[in-house]
Amino acid sequence: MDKNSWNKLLEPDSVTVAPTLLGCYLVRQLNGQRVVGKIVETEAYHQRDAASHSYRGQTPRNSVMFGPPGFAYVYFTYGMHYCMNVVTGQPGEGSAVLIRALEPLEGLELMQENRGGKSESELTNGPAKLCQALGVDKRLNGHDLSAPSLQLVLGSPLPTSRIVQTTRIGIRHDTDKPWRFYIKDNPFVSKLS
DNA sequence: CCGGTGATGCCCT
DNA sequence: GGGCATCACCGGT
Repeated sequence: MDKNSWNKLLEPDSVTVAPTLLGCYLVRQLNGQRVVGKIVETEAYHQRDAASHSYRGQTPRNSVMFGPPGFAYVYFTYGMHYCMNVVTGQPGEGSAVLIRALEPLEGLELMQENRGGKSESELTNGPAKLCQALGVDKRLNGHDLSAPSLQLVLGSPLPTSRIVQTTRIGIRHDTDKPWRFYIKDNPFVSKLS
């Protein structure tokens, strides 16, 4: 995928981009092995959104969110977990899409090792779980997602009929905004609803 | 299966 | 010092 079509895909606002990332792939090179998952659940965050890290403006922690699209915003939370976003929108906007769940496709053994021997269904069905499975931590904050060590790869677009749109999970503010998207009936979505 | 809760570090006020 | 875009474990059903 060339850089121009890449930017085309990610430059709209995060609410538009979030459902289009469903069915795309995250490809990770880890210890010489390929680890691949299909994105099955996303959430959009942006600057006029009280639940977003970017809501109160740019800080050292969230600065990657305000940069160009196509980079990884990886943050640390609850003293022990990492979560990853795909930055969207124009530079200066402060918007991103949180990757909440993957369907494991390749490198399941390594994912299982990284996840302390959990069963297949528990490897990547949550935003911090998938980061642990893929070995994603703060070193990948600001990483260019067209570069091989962690790559976002376009998939076939999903028909609207296979996408479910609901409110977001695990937030205190703007809980009524329908900015969570997941693939209907996919068993690797983080929480049933 | 379900809800409650403790773990644990860092950023921002 | 508060609060967190979470998870795993525990006990009761």
